[in-house]
Amino acid sequence: MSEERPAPSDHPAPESPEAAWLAEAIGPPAAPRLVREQAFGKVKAAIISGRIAPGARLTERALCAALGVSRTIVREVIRGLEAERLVQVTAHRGPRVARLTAKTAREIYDLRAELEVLLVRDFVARAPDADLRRLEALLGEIGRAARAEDVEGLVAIMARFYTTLTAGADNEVATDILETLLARISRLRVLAMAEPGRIARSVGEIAEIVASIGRRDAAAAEDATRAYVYAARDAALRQIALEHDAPPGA
Amino acid sequence: MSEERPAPSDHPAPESPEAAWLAEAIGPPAAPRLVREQAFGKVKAAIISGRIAPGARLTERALCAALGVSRTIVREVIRGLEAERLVQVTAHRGPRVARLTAKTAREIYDLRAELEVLLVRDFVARAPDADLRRLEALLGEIGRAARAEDVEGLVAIMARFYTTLTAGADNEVATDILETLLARISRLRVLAMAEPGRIARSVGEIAEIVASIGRRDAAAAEDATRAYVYAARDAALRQIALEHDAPPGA
DNA sequence: CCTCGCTTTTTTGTATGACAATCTGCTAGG
DNA sequence: CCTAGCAGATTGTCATACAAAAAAGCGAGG
Repeated sequence: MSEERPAPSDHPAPESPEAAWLAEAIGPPAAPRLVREQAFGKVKAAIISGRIAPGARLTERALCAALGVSRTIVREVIRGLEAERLVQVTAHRGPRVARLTAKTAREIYDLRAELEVLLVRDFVARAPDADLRRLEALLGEIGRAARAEDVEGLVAIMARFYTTLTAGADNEVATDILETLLARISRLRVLAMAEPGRIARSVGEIAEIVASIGRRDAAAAEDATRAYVYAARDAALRQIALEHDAPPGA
Repeated sequence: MSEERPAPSDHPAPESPEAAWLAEAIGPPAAPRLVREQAFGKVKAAIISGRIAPGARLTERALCAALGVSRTIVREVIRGLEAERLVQVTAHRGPRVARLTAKTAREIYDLRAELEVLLVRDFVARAPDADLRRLEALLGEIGRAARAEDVEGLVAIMARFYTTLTAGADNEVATDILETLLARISRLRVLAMAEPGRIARSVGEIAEIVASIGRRDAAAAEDATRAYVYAARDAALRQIALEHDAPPGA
């Protein structure tokens, strides 16, 4: 039926250059979020942040009560979390917050490395200088947060760093998948930063990535990205090993 | 609560070697598929095969009628399809079967290349010889189907090829994501094989991959895999361009 | 003829209640 | 101590209801 026609005079396409600055200033149209979406966001955030522990059961009744929504919504939310592998559902037994095994964590980090390499490559090839400068500015903020040992702030800034990187790379598919992978290891990433010296080292690694991108040196940026993710992976795996050797009761 | 204890004597862990042959002979426990899962499978298959055209609306009532299930189920199914990006949902407007733009297709193929490289690398490093021999056997079948111009058979055999490859690579995360990407481009892959000579060339490319794996030459296998996927990508993009230049009514 | 704006119809979003199937934990009996 | 079986909790599925939003139809006026 209604195909996308070539921009009727009164309703310009969203990417029309004249209004780009305005669109950016106002931000996305703030879609009237559905109950379902809000509920999904809340549970997802709780899982990602670790407020709901891995392995914890999520019974429908409890979720209904906690969220103040109907089972209809809760069940749809669960399907979404299941698809993102944040919960694991067994038939007739309900969902549990997914646990991360060392093997899975390793696989996620390895794939994350390839994904980020891909994005960095695209960024070097395509991103405007403005995005690059934004990346450099964020690198400064990262350094400041790191010196202050402000892990929470660091996480927030890193999120903006990724947003900028993926915006410049302009690769929706890779961005999308990277985001779901990062969600799965989000607790682990915070844990890994607790390793003494890890924060300082990671700042150096990120600086190297930004510097390579600044030189538009794709090969160097690729190497630097791999080095960064692999270092993060190894730190994360060490933390998993520690956690495993010293269960809560030790 | 109930942690996974080290195999109570009467209920051995599924990977206990003694019964491996039996497990393989019987196959997976044929889980009592829920209505939800069956419905999901049906709609997914219909979309992947193209029986439901891209852009088509999927109204809840129609799905309920077609599947003989309640709205509860239909809505959960839709959430699943949405998460796999097989349908695109707009609030208050319902889901439509996702359309594939050239840009998205390109991104998917580029990522697919990295994913398959990763899997091939893992396969070379880890897979037992038995899996390798199975791959070689499948290569033979692929050649036969190709000479017979049997596209449908080819698709089926390629699916088994992937199953063997991913089983040997033993990387669940990468396998999982590769599968969702392949689902999204499944129609396109069939379309691309319609290009004259594409089938024959792809057989050669696959043969090269298998040969490199056989020599346990990871670097060569990686190159061969990239060559194969990129060739498939270019063929697919050409078909998209054709389709775009010649809309149904021409 | 086209278009603006109103009304009607369709469809989605959400909640509720119901009931069968299944799982889990507990208890009684061997 | 182990087992069988019962009772309670939980999931799986359905039917129904209604508000809100979107789409379709319609009629008056330019």
